[in-house]
Amino acid sequence: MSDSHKYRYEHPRPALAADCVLFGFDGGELKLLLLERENEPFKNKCALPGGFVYMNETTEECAKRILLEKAGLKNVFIEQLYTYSEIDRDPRERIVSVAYYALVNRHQFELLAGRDTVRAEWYSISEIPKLAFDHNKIVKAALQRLRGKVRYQPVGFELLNEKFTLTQLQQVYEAILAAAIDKRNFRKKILGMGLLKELDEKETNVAHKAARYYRFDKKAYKELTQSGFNFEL
Amino acid sequence: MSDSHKYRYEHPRPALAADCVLFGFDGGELKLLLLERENEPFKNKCALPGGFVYMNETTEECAKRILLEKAGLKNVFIEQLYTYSEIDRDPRERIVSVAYYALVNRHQFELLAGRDTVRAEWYSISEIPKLAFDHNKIVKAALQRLRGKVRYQPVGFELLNEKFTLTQLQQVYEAILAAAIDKRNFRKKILGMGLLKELDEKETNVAHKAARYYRFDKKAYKELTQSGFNFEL
DNA sequence: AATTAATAGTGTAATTTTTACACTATTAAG
DNA sequence: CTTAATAGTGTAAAAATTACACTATTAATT
Repeated sequence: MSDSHKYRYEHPRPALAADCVLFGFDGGELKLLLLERENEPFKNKCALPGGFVYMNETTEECAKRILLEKAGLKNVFIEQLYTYSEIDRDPRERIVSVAYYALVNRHQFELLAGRDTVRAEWYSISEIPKLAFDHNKIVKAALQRLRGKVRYQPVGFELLNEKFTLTQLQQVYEAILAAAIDKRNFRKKILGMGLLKELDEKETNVAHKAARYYRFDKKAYKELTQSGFNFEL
Repeated sequence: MSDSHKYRYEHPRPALAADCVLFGFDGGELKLLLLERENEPFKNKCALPGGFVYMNETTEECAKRILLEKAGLKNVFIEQLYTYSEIDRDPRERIVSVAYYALVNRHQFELLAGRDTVRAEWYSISEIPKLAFDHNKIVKAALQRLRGKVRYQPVGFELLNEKFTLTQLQQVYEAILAAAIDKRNFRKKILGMGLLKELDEKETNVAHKAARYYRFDKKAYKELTQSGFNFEL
């Protein structure tokens, strides 16, 4: 292209990218979306979805664009994780990456799981392969962050459908924390927060007592947050 | 310079900078170091110490270098806060900034307070002026982070001398949390963590019962951290 | 129609943690 | 020796957390 080498700066600049640690929940397990790399370096290795930051977007907008372009996802819960700037983290050139973690709900999860592109795959977090670049480190940090987050902010809902049962919610918490939780104590606590709205709807077509559906009460959450309430689990 | 416009890239890149929110503790108050800007934009406004990231340093190394160059500080506790990438956060050009927060001990604080350069000044966090760029937002986030951090990691020590009294430590916690703490409960809790080493030394030249000095026991901290212990206050 | 298999849903007592609270001890100065 | 100032200490009440087991309901099976 004749226009190449168009962008000139007085001082050298690292390239700026965003990477996304995308979590889903399926089969009682926390899952992670990984892409298989088509090119060198790390060809055929798995990596986090990522890409360069454009001049007309913030890093968060970039992360969201990547989720849309690489996974077809919109409206995902996303939060900044950490910025990685080790000089040799990419063998090609200096790339500083702002990492985000994101949570997809069941609907989004199934969309993705149902695609036939082989390049994107959900991995159980207990079976994450060796990844390209410093991505294992990023995933580890994202998991740690999620584990911390879940203790003081109601974030488990993001991994479920809008309607969910308390057992499903408990399973999400158990998957994130990698620990068993007592059913009665969990319900007491989570209902006591006043963030769940009981629906007049129950499971159907289950070969056991049908569980009631709940949904997250955003309005109550906003009000309680503003009044300084704390959501420790 | 004849070598200008030397650095060319296929795609435009934001400039990358680091900014530091530097906290100190004095007079029972949490303080913040601000520099008065000498140039436009925001000439004569206060701003956080910051600067561009070199190609041979990580963003954290950059933040440390800035603390050395602009405040003469070495060996400060520093931690990444958040990366700010709003497109217009700097009126000159697109600059993405990785913000860090840092804690200086009493020795470092006094060094800085004793300098005669007018450009750097400690401000009480209750009296922070309107700052350049998006720096008020960054400071607010740093305070929030520090308040969260202090609840589950022993970080108050970083703002004191190596030797400190329990009352001093309590004052640090009170300043950070902006809340009064009960003396007996604080002592019970903090001593119960097993992270303080009681010294055979007491205050001198005080017109009241001399308080015992303690120091932070790094070794015990490491061991307890590795064994998965939790340091909630 | 009765039985089975599976999960939903519920309360209480014991334990632990957190909170509230007040006086004596020691130091230097006056 | 008196004063002013802060260090240092324990206990009881309240709140939060934990441990724990049975009945209810649904669809499938017989």
